[in-house]
Amino acid sequence: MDYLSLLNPSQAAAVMQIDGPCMIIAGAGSGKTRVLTYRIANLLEQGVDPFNILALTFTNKAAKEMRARIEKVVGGAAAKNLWMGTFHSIFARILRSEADKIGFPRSFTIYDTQDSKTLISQILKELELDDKLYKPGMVLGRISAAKNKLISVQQYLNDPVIRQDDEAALRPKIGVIYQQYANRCFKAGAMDFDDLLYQTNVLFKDHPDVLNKYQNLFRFVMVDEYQDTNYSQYLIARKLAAKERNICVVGDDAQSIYAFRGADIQNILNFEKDYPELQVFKLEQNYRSTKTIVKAANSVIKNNQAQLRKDVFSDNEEGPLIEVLKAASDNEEGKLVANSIFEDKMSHHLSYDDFAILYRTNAQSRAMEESLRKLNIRYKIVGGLSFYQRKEIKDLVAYLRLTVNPNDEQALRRVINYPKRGIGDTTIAKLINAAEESNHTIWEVVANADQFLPTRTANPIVDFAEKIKAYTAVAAKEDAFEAAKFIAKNSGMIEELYADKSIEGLSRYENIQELLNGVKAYTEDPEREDKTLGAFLQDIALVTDADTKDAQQEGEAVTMMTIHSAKGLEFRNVYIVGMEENLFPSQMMITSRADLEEERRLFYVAITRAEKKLTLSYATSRYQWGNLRSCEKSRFLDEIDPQFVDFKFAATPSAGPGESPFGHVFERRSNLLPTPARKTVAKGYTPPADFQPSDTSNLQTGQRVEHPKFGFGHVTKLETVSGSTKAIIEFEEVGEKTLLLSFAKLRVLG
DNA sequence: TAAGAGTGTCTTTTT
DNA sequence: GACACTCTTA
Repeated sequence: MDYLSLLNPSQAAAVMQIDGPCMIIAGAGSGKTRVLTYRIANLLEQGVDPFNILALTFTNKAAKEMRARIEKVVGGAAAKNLWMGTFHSIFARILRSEADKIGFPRSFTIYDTQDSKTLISQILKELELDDKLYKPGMVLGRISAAKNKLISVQQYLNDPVIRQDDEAALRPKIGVIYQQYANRCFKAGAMDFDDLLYQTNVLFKDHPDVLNKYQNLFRFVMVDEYQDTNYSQYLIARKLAAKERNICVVGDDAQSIYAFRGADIQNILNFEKDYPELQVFKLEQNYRSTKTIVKAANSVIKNNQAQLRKDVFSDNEEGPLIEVLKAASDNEEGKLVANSIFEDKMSHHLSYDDFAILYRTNAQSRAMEESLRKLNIRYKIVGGLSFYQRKEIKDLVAYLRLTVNPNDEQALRRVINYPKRGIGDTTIAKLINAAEESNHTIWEVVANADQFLPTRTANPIVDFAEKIKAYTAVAAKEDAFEAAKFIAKNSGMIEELYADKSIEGLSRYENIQELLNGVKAYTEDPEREDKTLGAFLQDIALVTDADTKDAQQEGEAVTMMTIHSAKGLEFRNVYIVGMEENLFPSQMMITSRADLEEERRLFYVAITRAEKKLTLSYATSRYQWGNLRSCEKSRFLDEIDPQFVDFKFAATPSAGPGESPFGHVFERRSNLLPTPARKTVAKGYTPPADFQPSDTSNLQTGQRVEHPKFGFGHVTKLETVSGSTKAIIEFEEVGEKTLLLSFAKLRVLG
């Protein structure tokens, strides 16, 4: 392939480099993905077997995208066989096949953050520690930081510096909690996110033969977003590449935004030390953005002290100035942004897909959503509450987890009394006690409850254990879908949710269906080798909403997300909202220089997402914790070289008819309606102000109706079950919905 | 033991 | 203003 005609000289040089270590410093928008794609294509063209290439990305989405692009260049078969994924998913896969070597079951559970926090709370209670002083989130953060630096429990307990730190912070027991936590995870056959990396390091350290095997397998190692790797990840990459030394890392120190998670810029400097023969390539030409945007971004990042040599430039047009909008309230900010999007779309004939709204915190999406909905602008939210974090989903998943790994303590606690079977807190406390005293796992006590408890209390527990054993037997024979279907039915969950005829109940029921559909799709995927329940669970533990979203997206829509999740993406027009002190930069990040610089890099990332036009906005007052607070504009606004900025001010501080200056008095969400499912695209339908529900007792099939949230539609079916009538309505915008007439507010139109 | 009311904490970002 | 957790009562 003629790479020189496809790439600029420095890009081509990076692509053609094959042997030995290399580092690509890639400025924002400099065609990094392009280079990585062609670099892999070139390796394949040179005869390297795809199985021998390991490419580690930061998100599943990035991996998927790159695989798709490589597929276009070299064809499907080769692309499919590449080892490509996040650190977490690749090494979870490897740990699964090597689990026995480090004493974990093959079907180990992956605890999510919630599981971890709950476990810490439980430990605090058992150790009789004050959970105000030892906040679970903070304790988990400390444990996580230790693991990411590969500090074992023993090292933690013995290290005088750490002890002094913890004592100075008046939290001397963190080491003990860490010890308990690690213990409990091990007994439960569970790993948290950090363990996936930590235990990989343990595996490679204690089993040189295993390390050797993977060193021979992964002859070429690539790491994307290298500036965001932590020590634990750095070491894994280094160990794997130790033999062949064919390692290529790609990164941009200016875009390092995950220090809070242990990412360490030091890794870039370490890299130069580890490989003196290192070749460095710099990609400095930005192909994405206008000159204005690139220069403005440079003027911001220049305020950071800690940064590497780099000079990003653009040959694109100058482009329009950066607009700054000032609003009186968060609601008005939403309105200004929505109006601006609407006008821009019309005057430039754009698609809503061209627009993105970025914010610092997920909570900010609310005000934006409302304004967009009022203008009928469709939008999608990336991230936020994940499908897998919903209660009903977690419940069913807990059953599945327990089936695959009965020692999974968090799953056990979640469903041992759900649906209700008369096992209360007192009984559970007794079980835990018994487990502790007899040195058994909780499951072992549960499975033999009659030996530990009087018959009357033991009976429901024994029944429960029998159920789980039966599920395990089914899961051993059947594929994930058959097993999950059986469990959902037999556990009584389906029945319980079906009996709940409220609207929320219906939506929970539908969510379970959707999960089962997901399992089905998983099992029917012809390329999937391992179709067991265990494999499925491992898969979903590492998938976030952001990864699955795009596929089911139909129709154009404005994208909304946090700046963190916008990393790596680009949009024609970008709005960065909430440019206020204590919000961006965040209140918790303004105390130290290093933290503030991370915030500034985050701002840099946000700015450089924009191709043509960038708009910044701030509000002088904002609702926080339910009450109004006044805000100052962000210091970052003043850091942009003023020649690139056009300050626009809100015309009037107030708003439309019937609205108070600070909004918010109306527009309260009916609590009958479930919060809009973040999984799907929320449609912009606004009910007219005069909406009045009609009497629906004589509703007929075929009639046209209006719903305050779903818009217009017609009744396709009516059915009455045990006294309550359900209407199946085909809505024009949102498709088919099943509504209970006793709850649904419908206006009959004809 | 279950259900309901009341209270306090919280929001930084993600695998 | 949301949610998890605690307290109260049947």
